[in-house]
Amino acid sequence: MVNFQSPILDRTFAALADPTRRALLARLDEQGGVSVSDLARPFPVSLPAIMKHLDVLSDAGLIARKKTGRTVTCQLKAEPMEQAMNWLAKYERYWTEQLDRLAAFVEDDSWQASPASPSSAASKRRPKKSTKPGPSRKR
Amino acid sequence: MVNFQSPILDRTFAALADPTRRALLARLDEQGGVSVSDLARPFPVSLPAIMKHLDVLSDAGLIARKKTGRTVTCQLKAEPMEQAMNWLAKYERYWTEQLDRLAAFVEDDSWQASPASPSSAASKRRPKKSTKPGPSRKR
DNA sequence: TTGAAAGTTAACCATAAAGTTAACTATGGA
DNA sequence: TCCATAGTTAACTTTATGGTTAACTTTCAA
Repeated sequence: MVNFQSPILDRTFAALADPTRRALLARLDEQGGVSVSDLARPFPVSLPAIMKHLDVLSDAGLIARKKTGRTVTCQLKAEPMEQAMNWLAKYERYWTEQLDRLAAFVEDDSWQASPASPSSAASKRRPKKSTKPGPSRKR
Repeated sequence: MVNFQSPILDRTFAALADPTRRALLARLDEQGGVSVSDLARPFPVSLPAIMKHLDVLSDAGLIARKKTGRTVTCQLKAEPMEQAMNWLAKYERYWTEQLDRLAAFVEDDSWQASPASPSSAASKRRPKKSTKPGPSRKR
């Protein structure tokens, strides 16, 4: 039994897995306090469909709604993304480190395609845990 | 019509939304080249269930499998996470920037809970797009 | 050569997700 | 007061997800 439970991550990643929801968040990023109808307008789906997406985003803590009169405006709440980002950051070295060096350890044989070099030597070593975090994200 | 399509992001986030799959990836991170059975052993679900999770991870390009004899070893392929991370990074300022300053613009009134600082001043300005990416992720 | 081990596939089930249409509540302005 | 606007809720359909058990193929080793 492992129990790697983290409902926050579950919900955050699940919420972000839908392109419509990501687009809704992007819209709220560039323009805060948008009404539900305005938010829904660009999409080729019905208002209730958008409502459900907003519910998912609310449940994930990614937006907050405020009712003023009869209009409801939505507000981006990006904080839950931090955990998601931190989770991903643990894997950052896989694409930031020079892949040639990394490949020497990790790919001790032909992974995926190209069935060349069946070296099989020194299979127990692992790359030495990324000496520096090296945050070289390029856009 | 907006069409914010990105099947890669869709599949990556969807794959990461399940705790079992995240645990599988974590395992492959700390120990490369694990067999399917070994990978499945710690979990309280059947082997076919794990197979399906591995299929999802494969489809997302997050693992590669290699068959040697009758055993299949799995290899973490974290590269698709880079796009996910980059997507999230666009929102980083929401939790890295001093929230008090941010709050002055964004929360022009009581959003969600904590109805503190109802400054309401200068409600149209928005934080000036994060002068530097400032990758001060902690953890 | 025969049988256990490793993995895969198929068929099935229950629930969740994503969408629809239709009906409803509430608000604000003419 | 009346009605259009803004949003919500309900009921339903379809498809995807996550799980099961059972049967099957391939490989290794006694």
